[in-house]
Amino acid sequence: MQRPTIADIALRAGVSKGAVSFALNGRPGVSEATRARILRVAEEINWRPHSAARALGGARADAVGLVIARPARTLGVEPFFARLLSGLQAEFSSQSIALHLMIVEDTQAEIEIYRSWVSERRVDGLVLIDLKVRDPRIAVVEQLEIPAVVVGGPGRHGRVSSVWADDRAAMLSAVEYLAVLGHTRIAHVSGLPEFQHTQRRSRALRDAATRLTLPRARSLHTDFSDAQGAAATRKLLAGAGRPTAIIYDSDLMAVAGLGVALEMGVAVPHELSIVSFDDSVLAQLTHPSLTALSRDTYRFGVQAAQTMMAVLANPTKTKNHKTETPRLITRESTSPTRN
Amino acid sequence: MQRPTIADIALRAGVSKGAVSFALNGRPGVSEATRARILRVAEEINWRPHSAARALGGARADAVGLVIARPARTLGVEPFFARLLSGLQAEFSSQSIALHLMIVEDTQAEIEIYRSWVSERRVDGLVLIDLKVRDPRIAVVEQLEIPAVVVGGPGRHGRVSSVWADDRAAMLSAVEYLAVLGHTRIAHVSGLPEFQHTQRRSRALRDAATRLTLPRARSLHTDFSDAQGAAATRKLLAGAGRPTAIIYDSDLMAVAGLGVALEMGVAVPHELSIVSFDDSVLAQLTHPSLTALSRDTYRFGVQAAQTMMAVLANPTKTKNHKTETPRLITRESTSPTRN
DNA sequence: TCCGTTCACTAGACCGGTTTATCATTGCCG
DNA sequence: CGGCAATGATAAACCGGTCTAGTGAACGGA
Repeated sequence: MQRPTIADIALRAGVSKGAVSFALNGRPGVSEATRARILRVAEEINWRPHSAARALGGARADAVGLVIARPARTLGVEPFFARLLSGLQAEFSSQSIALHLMIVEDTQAEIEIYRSWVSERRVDGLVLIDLKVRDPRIAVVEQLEIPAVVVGGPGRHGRVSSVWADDRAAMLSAVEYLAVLGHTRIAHVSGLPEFQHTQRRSRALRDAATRLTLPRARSLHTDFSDAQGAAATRKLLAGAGRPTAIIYDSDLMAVAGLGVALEMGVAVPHELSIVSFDDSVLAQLTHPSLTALSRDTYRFGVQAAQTMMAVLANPTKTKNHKTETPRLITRESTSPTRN
Repeated sequence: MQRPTIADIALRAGVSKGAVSFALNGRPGVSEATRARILRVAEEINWRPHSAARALGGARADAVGLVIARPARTLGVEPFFARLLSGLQAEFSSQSIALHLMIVEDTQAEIEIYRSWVSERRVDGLVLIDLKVRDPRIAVVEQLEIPAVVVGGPGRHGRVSSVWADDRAAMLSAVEYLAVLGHTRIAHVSGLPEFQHTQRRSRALRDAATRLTLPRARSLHTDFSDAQGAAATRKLLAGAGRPTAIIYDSDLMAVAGLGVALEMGVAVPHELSIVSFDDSVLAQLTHPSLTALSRDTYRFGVQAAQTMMAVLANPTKTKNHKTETPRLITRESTSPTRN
């Protein structure tokens, strides 16, 4: 038989469509007795709402959108996304909210997707990641007037809510730790320079270097890939006055860098200390295991989802949720300098 | 201003709603001149279709559903999912199909989600992963009459299409390789026994053991976590007549197992050879690097997506796409036995 | 007793498209 | 020139819900 509609329920229960709608949505306007009867009939004929019909009336889509503008191939490699995604989705699941996911080439395409999803009412909100320095998405999201959460602030994101960790404090703690161990030549293999978090970390390193008078502190930009992480390491270790410590912006690059060091005969940690700005099994399973700035990325995703749901509940209120600052976990890849 | 509708276009172009609909959908019923005029107006006022309204009329949702019934936390750790997901999505993106994603607790909840997504017309098709031995989802999907693709067959999945790799042949190649190196005591740290691919691999090992007369070949089941992988390894290495080679069903477990071996003072590869049934940077970056059965999981995802689209185009035809058999990549973690 | 309120419920418009039935023109053919 | 088909366009129904205005009855207070 055809899919049952509320009209069928109304017919069987002997009431009007409106009454059925009220009853099914737990709104006032029907007596408890009638409500119970309607629910029973709905159950009997196995009725389910037609989301499209609901959406036409302006109701929720019960989905949140996430667009990732990075090469698809790199995503499977980078543990960060997968963990963030599972955290996000785990929390959304508890409210039966699905994640509408799409991977695109660039920010322009991403914006196009936002426009169409919003105008087609496919999603109730958007999660933005990889905030850039002058990010064009912010204006678009504000103009579209859709609830949104930026993962990774704080920065210029106007009235849009955000969830962020204190990258600066984390970087400072890593640099100070290395300085205490006697390191003065500290390098930083960072991510894409257009990302705000990359900039914050690089700036924190510069500031710390000035304060602690570390002469050769510098950041080398990469695209986050293990290949470029390895290349940057090779360049650093081949040059004169090579660093005695390197901080990597991702554990994947740190592991790649470790491989290069071993290959070049540079002993870790005795000749080179390595710190990863991201922690995962990857960092724990290498030998030597990697000292890392650790945070619970899964939990970060959960908090992003919670913020999203708060914004959905009250779209006018901007929330800026600061999560725990990544803590330095010392493992085998760092040690005092030898002088 | 309000979102423009086809009524607005009709007004401006001086035609009826119906004519606009015909023009926008490239159907006959309007002259070329009128069509051009309508398209121009639509462009001018930046009109976009309202998917909900379309769906109400029975049109496509332009989304494919994927439900994962595993603990959310483990997903971020396991590289396989992330790579599969990016392959899937990369291919779907090319047709502007979004992925509707949800993580749930168990198969029962997964089935509930299928029912609601289908009846709410949220998705055009479903991708099923982790096929179980007598998988209840198959019957549900057939009953719902929704296009579906099973990732990882072949097995009992009725008329539902599938994309699969020859696990059996892959396992045989690994065992034969180890046998040629002189190994006779080969263990297998496998995944959950209810999964069809786990069973196929275990059975292949048994068959090979019989044919090659390897006495102590056996499979230990785990839940795919690094913790259980490590525990299984510890158990294997602590016992008397310990294996000289272990095959792990995932690279994560292989890396964990490698850690345990090093910790227990068992030299790899001289005292113990390790083979991973899955390859990723993880396997390449350890020291020693891991011999692995390698396949392009990203590509696997792409092929799954292609199959899905083929099924969407022609739902009556079942497709069973066999992908490349995982090839053994020998690295540093395997060597001949010492006698 | 009468009026104002509240309550339970109904009828019907509405959301933004698609589709069908219908109609007016025009062109062609015998 | 009459008849028929093809073409281009329209009006209105329809999809399955939500939501608002309105109705009738019961109830309470002055």
